[in-house]
Amino acid sequence: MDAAVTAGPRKAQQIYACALDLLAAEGFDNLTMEEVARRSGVNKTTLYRWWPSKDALLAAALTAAAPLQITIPDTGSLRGDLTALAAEIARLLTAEDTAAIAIAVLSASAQRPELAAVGHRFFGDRLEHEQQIFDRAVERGEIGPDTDTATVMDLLAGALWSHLILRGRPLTPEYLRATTDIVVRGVSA
Amino acid sequence: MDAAVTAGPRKAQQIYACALDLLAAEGFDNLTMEEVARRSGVNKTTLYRWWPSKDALLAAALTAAAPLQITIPDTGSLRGDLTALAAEIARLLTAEDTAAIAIAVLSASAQRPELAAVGHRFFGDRLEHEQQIFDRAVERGEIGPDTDTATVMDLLAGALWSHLILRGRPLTPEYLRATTDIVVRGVSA
Amino acid sequence: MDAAVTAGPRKAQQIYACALDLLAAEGFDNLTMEEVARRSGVNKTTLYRWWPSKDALLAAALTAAAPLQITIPDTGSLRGDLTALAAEIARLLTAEDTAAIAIAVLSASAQRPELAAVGHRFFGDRLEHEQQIFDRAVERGEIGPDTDTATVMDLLAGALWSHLILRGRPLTPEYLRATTDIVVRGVSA
Amino acid sequence: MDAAVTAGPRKAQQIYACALDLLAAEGFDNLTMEEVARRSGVNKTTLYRWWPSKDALLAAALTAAAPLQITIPDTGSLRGDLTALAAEIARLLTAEDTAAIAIAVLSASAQRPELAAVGHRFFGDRLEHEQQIFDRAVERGEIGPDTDTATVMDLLAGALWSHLILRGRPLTPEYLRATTDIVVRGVSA
DNA sequence: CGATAAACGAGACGGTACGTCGCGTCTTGGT
DNA sequence: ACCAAGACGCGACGTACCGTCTCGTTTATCG
Repeated sequence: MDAAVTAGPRKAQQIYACALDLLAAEGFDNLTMEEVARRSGVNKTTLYRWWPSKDALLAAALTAAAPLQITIPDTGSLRGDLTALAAEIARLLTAEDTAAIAIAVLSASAQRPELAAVGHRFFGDRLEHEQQIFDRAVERGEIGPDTDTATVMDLLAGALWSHLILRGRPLTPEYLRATTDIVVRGVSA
Repeated sequence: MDAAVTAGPRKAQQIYACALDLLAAEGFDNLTMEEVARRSGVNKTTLYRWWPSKDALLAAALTAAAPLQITIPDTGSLRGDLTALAAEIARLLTAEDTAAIAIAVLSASAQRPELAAVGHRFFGDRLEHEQQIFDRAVERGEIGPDTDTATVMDLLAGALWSHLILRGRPLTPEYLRATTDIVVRGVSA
Repeated sequence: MDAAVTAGPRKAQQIYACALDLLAAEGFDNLTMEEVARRSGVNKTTLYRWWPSKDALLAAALTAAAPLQITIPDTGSLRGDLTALAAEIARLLTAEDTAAIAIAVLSASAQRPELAAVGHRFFGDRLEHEQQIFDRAVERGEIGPDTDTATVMDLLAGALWSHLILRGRPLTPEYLRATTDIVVRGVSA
Repeated sequence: MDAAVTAGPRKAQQIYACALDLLAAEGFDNLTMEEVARRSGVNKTTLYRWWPSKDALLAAALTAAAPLQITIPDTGSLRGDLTALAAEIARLLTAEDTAAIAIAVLSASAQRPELAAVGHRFFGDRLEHEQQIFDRAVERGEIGPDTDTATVMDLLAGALWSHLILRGRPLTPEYLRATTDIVVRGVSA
């Protein structure tokens, strides 16, 4: 039906790919529109015709390419699910191919509204899926029905972010376990 | 007996003050060396004579002026202490005079090693004081002796950061309470 | 059909004019790219986009605007022609509108290859026309056919340059006459 | 008697030497006061205490060290003397140890009054000695008694300068001979 | 021999211009 | 009539020397 909702230039895919490659390779600040244009074989004018700024282009690229994905586990227990989720988040923040992008976009959130919106959408999308974990835990009677999914995820993801980025310390398996333990105990019925 | 070794230019204090003012007012990216120089009545050359980069200057300014301070509460219970601490962190991240600086320096941590070092030092310094809270809680028998202070603070502070910055949601009293509740329950003996 | 290939910025003419004005007014050393840019209503970036250096810009300006021109006399005798030529050179080196430029470019020749090239071209172009004077003198039998035009012009122009610039003495009519006399006698058959 | 008329700093000799070395090695424009100070083990302040400018320092260095000297020949004939003199001038303008200095100071003459004064003094001093050549030639009856020495030297030296610097052509023995021939014939009785 | 004044070392400083970079806009010529 | 190609204005970058300045520390002369 909708042939292409994708409002954008013909080489949008190349542009997105180049932008994300550069983001991963050079970091947010060293990514330049001129280099994106050069690499994707497009004129800078074209870039600005479709996206008003570097932020907007990156936001579009991140949204379209969705390079950051998390699989929602189903291990049969809340503890198992949250442990798996923590490992997944840790992977996102440290794996070679995703760390640079994840850190770039999330740390830009604080200063760049457009990228923050991407981050918010990312977290919002995830929340829907994460909700399943908690729904199942409620069914199993592991937690009460009024446990707030977002708050729990804030604790879990925030702790990892704080440890890795704000404190600059490594995300060891022990750390993941200790963190998950506290959270699980904290919400258990 | 000489008061200070003060490695730095004669107008270091003005420079630091202007730099932090600009940081708060304009954000990290819109802070320019030329404007710092202009405002502090110093030549750009002098800035570069003493600090090799914007990051280094800001790191020095943040270290010297220490605009971010937290008071460590002592309410008689772990729950009370952590609630107060959460409120204190929330204040730092939202109060008019500190939010911009705190967010700027913390979000820059991910991309700027020199500022990250300032952040790490900030967290390290705090940790020593926060340890008291947990020592007292252990004495009272509220928590086990092997509870890791840093991990708990990661959970608490990380959740606030995630909620406010990564999710873009407000830090309401309810949210602070819910978060603290989970953490306190999670570590309680 | 297009009038000019004009490799150069759109306001090339203004730029050239301003550059030469400044050269005449301020001298070579006090001519700054920023002032050229400012006066010609162009950004400094544009200057550097087209010319890699001050020398290159001035070389282009001098070549394009050709502010230094000499008319080749034809008085019917070698003595008359050389006298007129000497007067013409003296005019170039002393007249208000040309002296500053002539002296600037010629004295820069010794240190600035790019300007030297302009000077060489200037002398080369002139030589072709000056050759006529000597061809006519050979026809009239005033001088031998193997007289070297460049050498004679070196003597004449060099003497004026030496007197005015190296010795710092004025170019009086008597001096011009004395110089021409020696040269004419020196080459006469 | 004159303990030291030398108004100047204690290390004046080193300073002069370094200045001339740098002048020869780097050219006029690339010679910096800071480098002269550094090399001669003197503080920049000392330089400015004694000489108000780069030009003044170089003028003093050139005057004190007198690195450019010409020997006045006595071959028994005007032609021989002028030939020798031309060779001497050519040497000054091309020999490795003197060319850079000679060209630097002479070409600066046009723009730098203080260096021009040095040049004028150099030419004036020489003129006294060159006068001898012409006095002898008058005695021998080779030239008339009213021949102007300065004018003849202007022709000779100016031609070499013009050829080498303004035209950028080499000073070959043939060129020196041709030039001298014309001048000698031009002034012969 | 010790006071005293000149000369000096050290180097921070304000200032001007440099040449460069990337942004985001504007102009233009070819299809 | 459109739109790519790219010239352009703009602002900041980080650097190089300039010439000035203050402040102690030598030196060397003279009382």
